Amino acid sequence: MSSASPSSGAEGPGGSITVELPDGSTRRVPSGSTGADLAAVIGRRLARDAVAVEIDGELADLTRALPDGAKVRVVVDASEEGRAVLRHSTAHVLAQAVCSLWPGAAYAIGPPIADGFYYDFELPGGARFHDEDLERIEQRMREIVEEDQPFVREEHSIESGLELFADQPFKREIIERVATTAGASEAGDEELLAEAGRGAAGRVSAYRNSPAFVDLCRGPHVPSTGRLRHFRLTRVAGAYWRGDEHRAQLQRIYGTAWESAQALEEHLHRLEEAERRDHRRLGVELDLFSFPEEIGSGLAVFHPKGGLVRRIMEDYSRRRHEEAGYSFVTSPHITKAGLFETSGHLEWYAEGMFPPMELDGGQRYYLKPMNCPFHILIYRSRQRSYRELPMRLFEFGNVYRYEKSGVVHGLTRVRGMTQDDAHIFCAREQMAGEITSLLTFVLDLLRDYGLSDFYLELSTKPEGKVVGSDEDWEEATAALRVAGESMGLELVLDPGGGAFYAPKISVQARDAIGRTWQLSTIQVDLQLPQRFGLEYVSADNARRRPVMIHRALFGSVERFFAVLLEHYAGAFPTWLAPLQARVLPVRDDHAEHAGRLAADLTAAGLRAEVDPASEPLGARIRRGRMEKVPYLLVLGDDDVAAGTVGLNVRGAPSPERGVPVAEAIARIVTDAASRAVSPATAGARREPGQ
RNA sequence: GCCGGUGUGGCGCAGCUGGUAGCGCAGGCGACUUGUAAUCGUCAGGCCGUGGGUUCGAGUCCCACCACCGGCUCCA
Repeated sequence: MSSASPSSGAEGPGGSITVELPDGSTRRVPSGSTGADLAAVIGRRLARDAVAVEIDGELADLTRALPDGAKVRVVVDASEEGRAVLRHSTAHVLAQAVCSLWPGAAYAIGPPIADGFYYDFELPGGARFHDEDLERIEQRMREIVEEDQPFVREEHSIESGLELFADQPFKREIIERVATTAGASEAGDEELLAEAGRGAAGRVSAYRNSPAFVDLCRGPHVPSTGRLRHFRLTRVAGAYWRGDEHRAQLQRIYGTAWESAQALEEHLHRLEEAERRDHRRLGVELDLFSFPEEIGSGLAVFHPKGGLVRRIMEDYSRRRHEEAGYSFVTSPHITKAGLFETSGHLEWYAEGMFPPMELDGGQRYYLKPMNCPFHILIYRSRQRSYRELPMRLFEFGNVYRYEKSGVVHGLTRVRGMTQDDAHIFCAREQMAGEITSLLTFVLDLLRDYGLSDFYLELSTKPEGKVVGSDEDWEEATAALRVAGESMGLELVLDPGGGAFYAPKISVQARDAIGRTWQLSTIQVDLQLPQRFGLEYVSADNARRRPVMIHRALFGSVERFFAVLLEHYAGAFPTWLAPLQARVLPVRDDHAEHAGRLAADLTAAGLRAEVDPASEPLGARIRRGRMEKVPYLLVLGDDDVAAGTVGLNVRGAPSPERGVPVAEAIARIVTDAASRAVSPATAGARREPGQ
């Protein structure tokens, strides 16, 4: 910030300064020139689109005087940085509007976020926002925009800042935080401090855009509220102050803001697109699964079509695991409390477990939230030799977790689910190699399900309550890091994100519209083998402790099902599609041929059926398309005569007429066997990414 | 768990300030016999999420609970 202090560069009237532009060229401008002045010199269009300026790597207001010799870049509204400025400024206007409508409201923080912004408030007398309020607030915001109020930056000492915000407890708390963390900020405080407008040491900055409203803020902001036109308030929500559920719950308003009406429109359209591929909606439309209220929150039933897709997913996984040296085991859904006491789960996660049932004179039984202790008992059922390692135990295990009522979400967050869970017991010296081959296996298999865009995340030792020595954590984390780095994928760090007993590496996948999902996780666990006293007899006849690797590939079958459903927008690739081909006889008297064709398709190993001619062909074609059947085979007079079929490939713009029956069957068989994502799903993946 | 919203036939929705439920799709039946995104007719289907309350009268108002949606917190 020092190089950008307002005094430098002001050489007095008549002088001039030189600044360097991003392309390396230099410009001579009168001293005292601002970012806005510079943009105007460069071009009218740039001047119009400019929202901020970067001076020597620091974002600043357009109104700031440029220092001599600075590297300067003008930030335009249609860039991600520019939008963040627009959104941040719009958040201020939101706060201003709320304060004028609810005198005495306390405003907390209001940062830009992906695609928008929010602002947190505490309303006087414990009042709450309601949906209808959004309209009023937005109306007031538009008035403020019409008034085109300038955003004026001010800097304050800590003392004067505290005085300025004397009646704003959250602002005071932020300023006090700035004062006490001078210099080095703690992890997690970044957002807060960014809001704080921490300026030069011991100072804070604020922006005033009318006599009535000033907000503590680092900036930069657009020059005036008139720049903020294309925004919309979207929803109200509760949010805890500083993200801590033990602190006050504030009232949050979310909004979105863009550089143009068109960009706003496109954003709203993207939201609609995401809604169209929402797995909960597709689950109903395609008759795949449901959540009967009679069963309970977060507990799904899979209908025949969904059950079929699921079974195909599982079968393929099972086969691949068998080929990769896994042994299949099963374990019960409930167990005596002692097992989870030994494992430590009751100590750590009791709140997330269903409460126990008391049987046999006070014996407590729990529904299992994890499979690992069971697999451990299988390992421990007899003495193990080093010759048996690595021992890979796999189970599609049903687990039950008591998720809090507000977090249950479709198939992605449920209370009962099936994990494709495996535990690998190996010698310590086998650990690194095992993890590497495991990661390769996982990525290969995920690719077979049609996902292809991955990155890895390494979650390290959490703060606070953990078990195990530092050396153990270090070794396990290093093994994961080495394996992760060898995959040729981006590896991002998630500091403190591990479980209490183990670090983990997770595979994140981007879907067809660019959203990321955490899928597979691999955890190296040195703790449970110890808690359960696991051993094996080594080659030199010593008793050694094995390492345990936890891993789930889908995570949960239900969740992975949902991810694929959304990724494909319901148009499963042929190998996964519940119905692969449907035969449509043009008239009733083609029924016999149609029946034979369907039988041939079935004999070729395909899932096929006939849709009889009780309705016009157009209606049946339409239904087939809406059901996203990969192949629709039309059979009429011409086809009966020539031994052909009219082939409608899902996603293709027009049908192919006169395809020989044998060729049609062969093509479908090939498509299904290849587990190809195209051609039959091509039409489902044309949406632009985000 | 917390904040806001929603809950009407299988699905999507309408039902104004309280007067006793309606539409489209889907479904059954009948006719139509169809060459590429909705043939016509007809019939049936509703404890208006659940339980209390106010009222002469509640889908409409009040309370509690349940479920779902959007967030927050959490996610072994």
